[in-house]
Amino acid sequence: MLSNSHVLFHSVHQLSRVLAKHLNDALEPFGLYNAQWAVLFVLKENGTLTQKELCQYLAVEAPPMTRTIQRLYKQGYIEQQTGQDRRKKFIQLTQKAQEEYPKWEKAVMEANEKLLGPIPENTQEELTAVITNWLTEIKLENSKLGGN
Amino acid sequence: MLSNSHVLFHSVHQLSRVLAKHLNDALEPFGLYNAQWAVLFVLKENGTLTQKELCQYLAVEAPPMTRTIQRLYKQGYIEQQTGQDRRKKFIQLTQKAQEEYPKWEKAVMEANEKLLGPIPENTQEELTAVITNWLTEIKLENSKLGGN
DNA sequence: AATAAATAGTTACCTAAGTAACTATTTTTA
DNA sequence: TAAAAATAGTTACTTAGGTAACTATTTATT
Repeated sequence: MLSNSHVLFHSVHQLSRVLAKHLNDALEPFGLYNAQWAVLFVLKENGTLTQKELCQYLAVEAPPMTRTIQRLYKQGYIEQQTGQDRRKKFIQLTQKAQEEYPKWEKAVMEANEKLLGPIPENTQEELTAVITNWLTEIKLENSKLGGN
Repeated sequence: MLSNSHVLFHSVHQLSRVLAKHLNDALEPFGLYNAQWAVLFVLKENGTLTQKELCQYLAVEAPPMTRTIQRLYKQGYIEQQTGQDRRKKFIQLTQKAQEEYPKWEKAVMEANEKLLGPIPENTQEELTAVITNWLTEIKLENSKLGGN
């Protein structure tokens, strides 16, 4: 199968876009987008994090994170504090965000369940395992040469 | 596993970005980006297509396709013809693109093979099957309600 | 202690893809 | 046949994410 890899790569790309679109639809009533939700979710799970740590959790470069943070700040969903090291910004959810969070989570979970409905549980688990494993392999390969 | 779906969705998203980045790196010597490559690939496989058909093959909306087409045109890699129905634009590769194509394909295939290296063949096939099947299910579910 | 190097974050600019509103055609329909 | 509806494509504007070049601060070197 010569062009198999093309199909696989394109499918991954397309799936990513479709999932993002549905997530955005679910978040639309709350004035949120999926990039913002990802940050809110990680902050809810982990409490206070620096911007750098957020980038690492979400595997995103610093510039897009700056923008997402700034938008969440304007919406009043996060607050920033600076500690000993005045380069670092410590970020956490505001009270307002804590209160709204359950509604956001409910909407997202419902959208996710609808999307995952036709996929058997064990298939979901295998899929997650294969993808996360693949990502790990790619990162390994990259660090072998790039040395990032 | 409550937050399992979050992990899966995020992994898909991240994988998509990582693959796109590597593809872009492979295409960089030729002044091409992955969105352009996708169009060139489909045109090579199918000959002449309308812009609408290209959108359907790649599951992309019309506006981004217009932009990609315009860039490929400026680079001299595609030519547009208009037929009976003067709304439609028939698009095909130029001679120049046909000549360059093998080099592009080689670079892309090498990048793909490197990325897929650590993934066993049958795992690749299963992964492709699961993802394309999932996409089909989502499209079905959408057309049930949306009726697009 | 003074300078160099590293780190955290920002700004400017790039590609990618989405929606809404538009133009230009062609097809329906009344 | 004239008006309405549908279709193909474009333009304007939006979010998302990437790189390069920058500022401010902290840590290493010498």
